[in-house]
Amino acid sequence: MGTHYKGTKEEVRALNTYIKLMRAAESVTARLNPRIASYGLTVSQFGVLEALYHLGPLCQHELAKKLLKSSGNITLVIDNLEKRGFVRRRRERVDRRLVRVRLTPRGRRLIQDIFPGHVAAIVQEMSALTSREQDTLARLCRKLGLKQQK
Amino acid sequence: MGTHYKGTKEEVRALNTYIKLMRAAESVTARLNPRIASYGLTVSQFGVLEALYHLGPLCQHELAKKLLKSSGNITLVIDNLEKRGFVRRRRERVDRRLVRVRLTPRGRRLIQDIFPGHVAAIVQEMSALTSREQDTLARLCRKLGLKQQK
DNA sequence: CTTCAATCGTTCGATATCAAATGGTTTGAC
DNA sequence: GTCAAACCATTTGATATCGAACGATTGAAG
Repeated sequence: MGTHYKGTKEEVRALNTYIKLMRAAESVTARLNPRIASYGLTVSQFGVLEALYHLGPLCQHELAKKLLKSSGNITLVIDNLEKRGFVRRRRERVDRRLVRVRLTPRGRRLIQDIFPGHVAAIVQEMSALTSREQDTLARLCRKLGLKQQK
Repeated sequence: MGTHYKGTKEEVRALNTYIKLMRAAESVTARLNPRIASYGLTVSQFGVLEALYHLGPLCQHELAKKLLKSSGNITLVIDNLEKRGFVRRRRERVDRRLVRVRLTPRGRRLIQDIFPGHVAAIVQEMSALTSREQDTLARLCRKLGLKQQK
């Protein structure tokens, strides 16, 4: 299992941990995906709606940062959400470089419909771990995710 | 940090763990990416070369399963690798439905060039955690990744 | 043998994703 | 005040990615 690479103990351990981390993230995503897709949304679209729902109207570069995507990508995702009437763009008056994105009533209804089941599905996924284990996992992931200067 | 969602303790914990897991995977990937890209490869292309390197020639559906991608996707990735002369396709004689993919000498040289540095980069990433923590993370991720029959 | 279901790779249409280039806008330095 | 640097969204061209439809091949059931 894990890796077939022959290396030092340290290397094998790091590779194994890396692979397990990626697999876990991919597997959980793959199992959560169908629910979101069943509402006709992609993961990115869902991410945008969810961010707007919980944080209020945001500029596109804020969404890009929040979702770890390029600004060009966000432009497209917003395009597709706007076409279907879930969000609305408005150019800022004070700083005309910015485009503020907000949920339409229709978009708000959609995310309100989806979100409770989404949370339930995540709770279900995480039920493979005890509360203690979940906290440990979160802590270790956080250490890994942090920007390391070097 | 984590989530802005107001829910039960269990829900907040699960959501927080989920977000941290996804962030960690994305962050590590994002930091590993530039190295691979500097060789003119995408992550998927690298994944294929690495699998062929360590496991030997494989059929496309085996690659798809290994990399958790659709068969249609693998077709395209192999197309692009083949165009550049890193892999070669050959139709199986016994079972003519199968297409076996193998590294060319050029492809082998490339992955041999890249891989050591890739391992070093992963070791560097994982150095944010102690050996003990890495093992714990791997174990918890493994529990999460496993298929759970409802 | 024949036929039918399963398997495998490809194609298609839609969306995602990035990096780089572009054009409009703002801000800071002078 | 002017101008250059920084910032923001969009566009473009390439690759990724999926699901679904498709055609070829195989295997199994009769």
